[in-house]
Amino acid sequence: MSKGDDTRVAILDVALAQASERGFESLTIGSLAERVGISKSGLFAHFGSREELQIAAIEAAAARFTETVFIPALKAKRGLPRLRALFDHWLDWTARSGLTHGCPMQAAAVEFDDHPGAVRDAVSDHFARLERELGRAVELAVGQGHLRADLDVGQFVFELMGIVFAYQHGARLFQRAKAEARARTAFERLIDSASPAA
Amino acid sequence: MSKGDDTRVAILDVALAQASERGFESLTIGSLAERVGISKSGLFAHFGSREELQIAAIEAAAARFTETVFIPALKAKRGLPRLRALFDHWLDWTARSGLTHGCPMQAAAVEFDDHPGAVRDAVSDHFARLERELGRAVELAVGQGHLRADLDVGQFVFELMGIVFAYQHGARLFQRAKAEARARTAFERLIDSASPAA
DNA sequence: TGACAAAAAGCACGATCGTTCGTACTATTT
DNA sequence: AAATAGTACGAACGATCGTGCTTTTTGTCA
Repeated sequence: MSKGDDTRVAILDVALAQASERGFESLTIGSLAERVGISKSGLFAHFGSREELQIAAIEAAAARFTETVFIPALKAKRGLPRLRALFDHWLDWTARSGLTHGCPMQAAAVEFDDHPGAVRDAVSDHFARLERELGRAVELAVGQGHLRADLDVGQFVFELMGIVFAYQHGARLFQRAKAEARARTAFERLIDSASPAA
Repeated sequence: MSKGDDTRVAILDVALAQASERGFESLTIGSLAERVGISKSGLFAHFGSREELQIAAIEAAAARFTETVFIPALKAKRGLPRLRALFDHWLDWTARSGLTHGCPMQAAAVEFDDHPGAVRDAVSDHFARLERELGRAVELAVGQGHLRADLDVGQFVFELMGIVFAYQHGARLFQRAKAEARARTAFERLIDSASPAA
């Protein structure tokens, strides 16, 4: 890895931290350069435009999400155990990956949803992939007999996303611990209603 | 109402539309003044600072939420009918109140959650009030015998918020119609699990 | 070690940011 | 009619924005 690549990684590292703290709109070239400790023009040369920087930051966030949530969950047995692992890692993935504040992907989704362009595309790609992977994990649980055979997988994923969003909302704005307890209760209720016995 | 108050209302009207489209961070004094059709300094004089403008915009959004969601729901009979009305009006409240894009309150929550100050306080006040009012509506439904007497009201509200968040997310990033169908299905499931019979 | 490319810095640009100022015009009050 | 308050204006401020261009430093490899 050349020196330039090192710097690029360092920049995106700081960019992720800043996006987590203050959102992607706060990713200005000047403030980021100062935080990284290089000049504005030096940083700029790595990306060519602010939009490219934002896209790179979103892709870096998506990659880190995969590392922190999906990859470790593969160690759990397929089916319900893996689904539980996914949920667990998802809840506190920002803290586990060194981000001190909110989920940058959700911030990006809210900031760019009505801003057509490459940035928005990168965000919606990430969430489409997330839903696809979650759906796959649910289907595995169905295949293992852990969940009902006639389960509406898309609906299950929708409600799962809702639980996580409500958790993130509650944790950010109010008490994290209470939100986590509520989220876990909701998750158990969701699993329960999708169980073969039910 | 004096001339100045007229102008102030007009400014906040435009501010709400812009916040819905591009978020509260996009509420710059220059762009807003141009859109309203007055001078920067004229607009500035109404608020005294950008922060005061943002707070006023959030309070205006909260007021409009009350008008669009809570007030009309009072026409429905207390208990389950009113709860359903709240949910219905909540889902498409932005469109019903003339906002062409996302929910400004959710945008504000994501943008300011890690930004301590008066703006964040205004946002968290709104959501605290929302949860309180929702809880009250649920308690009424319990009192009417429409929902289980031993229902965990806080948990119910948490899951209800999750459904709406998931809807807003899906509607913004993907297809609105599908998200709405999913949200209604989830709502019925939630009601069902909280019914006295269950 | 010297040559060459890559990386970072330096500098400047037009635009826009929030904010302050002095000033004009228009109601309302005295 | 005179005095006052409300409202909006244009100009300008220092700072920062994204983005070019040129120069210097640094790293790599023959």
